[in-house]
Amino acid sequence: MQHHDPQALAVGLLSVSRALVDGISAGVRARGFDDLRPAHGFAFARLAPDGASITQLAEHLDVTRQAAAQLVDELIVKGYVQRSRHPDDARARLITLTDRGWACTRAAEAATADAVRPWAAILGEQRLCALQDDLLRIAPHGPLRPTW
Amino acid sequence: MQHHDPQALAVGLLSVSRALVDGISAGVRARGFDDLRPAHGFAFARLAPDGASITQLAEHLDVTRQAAAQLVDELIVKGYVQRSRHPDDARARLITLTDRGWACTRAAEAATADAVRPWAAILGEQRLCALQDDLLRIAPHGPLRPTW
DNA sequence: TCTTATGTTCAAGCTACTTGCCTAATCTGT
DNA sequence: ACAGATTAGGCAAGTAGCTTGAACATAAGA
Repeated sequence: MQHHDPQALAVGLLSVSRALVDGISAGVRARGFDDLRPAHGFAFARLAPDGASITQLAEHLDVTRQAAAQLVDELIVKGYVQRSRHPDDARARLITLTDRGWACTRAAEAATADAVRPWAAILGEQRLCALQDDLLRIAPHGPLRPTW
Repeated sequence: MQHHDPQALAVGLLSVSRALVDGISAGVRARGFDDLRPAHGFAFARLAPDGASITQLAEHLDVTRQAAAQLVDELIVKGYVQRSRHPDDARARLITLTDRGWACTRAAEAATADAVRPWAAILGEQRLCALQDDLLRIAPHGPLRPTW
């Protein structure tokens, strides 16, 4: 193989990406969190470390603040996140994960590991490392957003 | 770089995938096709060779036949596809690309090449080939569907 | 032929977004 | 200190892109 083919590369990338999302989603549901969609996972990724405001979350997800607020309302009802006063700004609310939210995050990590495992069997550890390294090198630095 | 990290791999894969979709979408719009969404591209991919029926398209996109029919209606109004009688089955309609649909397909291919080009500059031709090869090896064989 | 399966369409409803406007709190310049 | 601009969030209404449910036409099989 001497030259790459942009079309084939794109198909491979999008196929694998879709398979990963499907696999994680299925794994999360299989672990008992069956009331969540992939988009919620991207919210969790932003909320996980220290929480975030509605505006920060909206920027991360690339949606309007109203859409982010609506998503947070839904996650509150389902018990995954909580809304509290922001320590530094009385206008803002700090959205953080509940215990259930953290449990779901751990489930998502386990599901991700499960989804990736077969790739290690196909490619071997060395090439999978190279794949990871190359992907991270060409990845943009910005936030991790839903694919569309 | 001894062990891979499933979390980092997933982030890299999804980030690059999203960047690719955004890049192709922007490139297609920049070439004058500004009334299309990424989902339409997945439809074009199925219709391009020899056309398809509504049912086949629906299976490819993983949506209901009604949704596929609605998408086709929209593409007909915009002039990208045409609906004709199916040669083998009087119940079915054969959906095929118009000249404009083919022009858009070529624009998408050019946009894909543009989006991939910087990666070759970062990784080099050899590692990009390896990346493509590895992705195609772990990709599922099924149809190329929108990521969610 | 009669029954069932398949391809498509019509109609209605739902969900996750959007735009537009509003209030409350914070920041900035004088 | 204070008036104006900016920023965080919420409320209401509208919309795009799907869904389910039902109907009808053609095809395939007993």
